[in-house]
Amino acid sequence: MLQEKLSAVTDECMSRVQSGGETDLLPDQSRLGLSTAPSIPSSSEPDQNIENIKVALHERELWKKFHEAGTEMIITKAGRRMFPSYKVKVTGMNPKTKYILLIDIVPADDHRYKFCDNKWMVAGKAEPAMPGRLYVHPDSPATGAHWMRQLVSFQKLKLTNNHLDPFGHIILNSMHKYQPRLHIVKADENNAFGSKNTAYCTHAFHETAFISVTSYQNHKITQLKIENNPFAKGFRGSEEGDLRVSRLQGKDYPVISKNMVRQRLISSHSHLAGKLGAGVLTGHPQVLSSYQYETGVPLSNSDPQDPISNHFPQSRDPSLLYHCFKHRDNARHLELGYLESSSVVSEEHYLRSATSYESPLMSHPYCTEAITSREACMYGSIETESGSGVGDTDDLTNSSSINCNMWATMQPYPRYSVEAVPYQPFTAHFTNAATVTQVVPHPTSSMASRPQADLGVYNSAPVQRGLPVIPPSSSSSSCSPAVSGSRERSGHPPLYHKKPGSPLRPHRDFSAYPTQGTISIRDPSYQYQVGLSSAGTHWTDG
DNA sequence: TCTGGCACTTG
DNA sequence: CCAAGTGCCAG
Repeated sequence: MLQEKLSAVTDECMSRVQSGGETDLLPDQSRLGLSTAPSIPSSSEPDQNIENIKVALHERELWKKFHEAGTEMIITKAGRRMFPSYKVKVTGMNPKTKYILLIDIVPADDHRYKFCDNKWMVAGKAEPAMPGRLYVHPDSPATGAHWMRQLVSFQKLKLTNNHLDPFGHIILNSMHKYQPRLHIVKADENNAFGSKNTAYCTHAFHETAFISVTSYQNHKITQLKIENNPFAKGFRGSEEGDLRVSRLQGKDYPVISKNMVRQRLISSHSHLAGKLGAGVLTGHPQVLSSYQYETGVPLSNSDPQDPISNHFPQSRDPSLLYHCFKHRDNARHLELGYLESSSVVSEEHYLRSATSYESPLMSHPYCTEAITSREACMYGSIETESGSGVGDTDDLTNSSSINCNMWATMQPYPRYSVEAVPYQPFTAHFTNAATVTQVVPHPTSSMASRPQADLGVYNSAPVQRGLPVIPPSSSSSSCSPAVSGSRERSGHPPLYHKKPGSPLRPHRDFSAYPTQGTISIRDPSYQYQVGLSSAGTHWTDG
């Protein structure tokens, strides 16, 4: 899974580079804020070990404020950005080595939520995850020096609830809890697919977990968004009376919106409620797991304090197939097929190295992924960052959990097939198609065609800590193993081809696409197949 | 619940 | 100006 995806990504990215086609790999960095970015760790010893890479979440304090209230992210058909946006400061890379940075957002647990009495409660089982998509940072691949030079911003990443989204945005189900994860893949050499030892590491900051919504449920979140997002400035009340509202309504006098009233009433009641919504368990997803819940185990770690975080049971990884394309901004989104996850864990074999890596703070190791065939395994290590308390202010010390892995080859796709279809060839949609060039491997086809490598998985995971058991802590980390095979979905349509030059911006033409895909997203088939084999984990949650 | 249109803001 | 990102709200 992930590995595959990643490797595919790698290939893609690399090929792009080689092909020379695109030049503009560097997009707007300008927007990245500045960063303090320092220079690399002094020790510039080229540790090539990917596990030495440190990632700090930017504006961690702001994320924490949202997290404490129970972060909600709006998802729309056209795609909505996340706020706070995901920005990180990276250190510890080899300045000359090329890396690909990408994000995926995995289910934090398998529940569906509802907001009642001013708090989130479990409202049933989660909908099947949809095709996991990856958002590859538009600068990828780039050297370690480039990534470390300034903040790396993923602010253009968009979330959608449109399962047939043609833009490459990350598709999520509303009212479900998710955990964003950052993956750093070494892009050098021959990663061509499958090839050998592609190393990557995964970082997950539990404070970035959120519940996807179609409209805000918790008024506290709405207020935090309004107060902190410049684009929502128009809703900031000016002092006392809520002039804004009146203004918007064309009235000269202050008006209290119904919404406000409603919220106030609700909140008054809310005190009564218990803190955590249902007693969900939560684990963090640490690792990559696949969609198929199969694997893994959930980790349960919960953070007692956070409403949201509390529950993250495991994650599954979605992942997989990917399509890449560039967006207008150069951002490329990948769609992955599902990755499998796997729970690995137990198999020590797969873990190889690991030892060394520990994050200072954390400690829990765990792995979850099972690989289907055994191939892959990931470990999550969680960092407790919380504990850290330290540094934070923006950057420095954040804890995330990290996982490092290497995978040796790719695995074939797993057997499951997801449904796939929905995506048709959206050719048109790619905006800069030209740049994109490669198509991404299509799951079906391409993946299949790929060499299935061996699965061997060699991973080095940071194992250190213990074992795979479920970690209680908050963040997670992971390791990659080698690949596993994931497979994709059966009927996937052909991938996207690039269209030369067409700058189209699709903007809303979804209609054009045939949805043929009726498919089922829910086809059970894809859901559970995978990993079961593995050992491991199972969801515990009840 | 979700959607599209609206007014407002940033860039 | 315009394009695009925001939350609000009626439907």
